[in-house]
Amino acid sequence: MKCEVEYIHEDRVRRVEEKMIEEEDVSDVSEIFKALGDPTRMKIMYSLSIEELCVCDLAKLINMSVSAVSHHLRILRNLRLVKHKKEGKMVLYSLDDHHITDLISSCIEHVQEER
Amino acid sequence: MKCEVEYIHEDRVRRVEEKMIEEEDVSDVSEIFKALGDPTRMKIMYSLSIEELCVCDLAKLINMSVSAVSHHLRILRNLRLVKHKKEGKMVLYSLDDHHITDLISSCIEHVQEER
DNA sequence: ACATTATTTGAATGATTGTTCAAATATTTA
DNA sequence: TAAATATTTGAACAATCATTCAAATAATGT
Repeated sequence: MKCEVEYIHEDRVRRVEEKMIEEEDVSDVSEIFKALGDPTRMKIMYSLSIEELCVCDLAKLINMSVSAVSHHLRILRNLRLVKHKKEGKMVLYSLDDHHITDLISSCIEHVQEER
Repeated sequence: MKCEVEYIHEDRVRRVEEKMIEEEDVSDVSEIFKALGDPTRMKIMYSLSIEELCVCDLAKLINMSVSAVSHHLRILRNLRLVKHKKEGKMVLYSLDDHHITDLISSCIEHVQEER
């Protein structure tokens, strides 16, 4: 179905077009949100906002297999949301970015306000 | 595979457990992030942060079928991220929440800093 | 060199998701 | 009432995703 020209708000559309976000930014931003949009990864991020932890710790904390946690950590690592350092045979994970911590905590505040 | 007790950071795990976010909050927060974690919905949200628009406008702006846009709007509406008002046969959409606008713009800033 | 432990990886699975299409609503106008 | 328009809806499809399992790495200790 097609919209008749006279029914569209041409002026508004044009104004939005002028300010429209770049395709690359859309892609980057939504990828970050998508990464945070999974309960398991959200718990991982929240846990790491409190303590530096190894894969084992995280698996125990969120009650999930080490393998599953590791897969999720790879996603977060690829987006540079977490960083890791090797210590013996362990790998210690921590948050790479305080912007993201802020993002998460303001969203938590938001959902708690809504009640 | 199981972690040996002596290798886990028991103290850290306990500390995180004490502060751990509630399951309900995890679910709510990650649902919001998931909603924002799609390029089409991100464009919709960004557009609505500039102007109040009808479904038709949005479809034209982001070059996508009216039906697809409507499906996405339902998701955003269910999470109360957008609100709608009827005007004749048109439905005008706008943002329901300034927290979310802030969330998006700080994430945009973040990805732009990373370059 | 071998066994043990922590983590990563790849393939396989079922589940979820975004888009399309056709049909259904709802509102306005003739 | 009938035609036209804007939007919504449900079913269907391919694509993506989260988790599991088994096997592969990597580091340590014997």
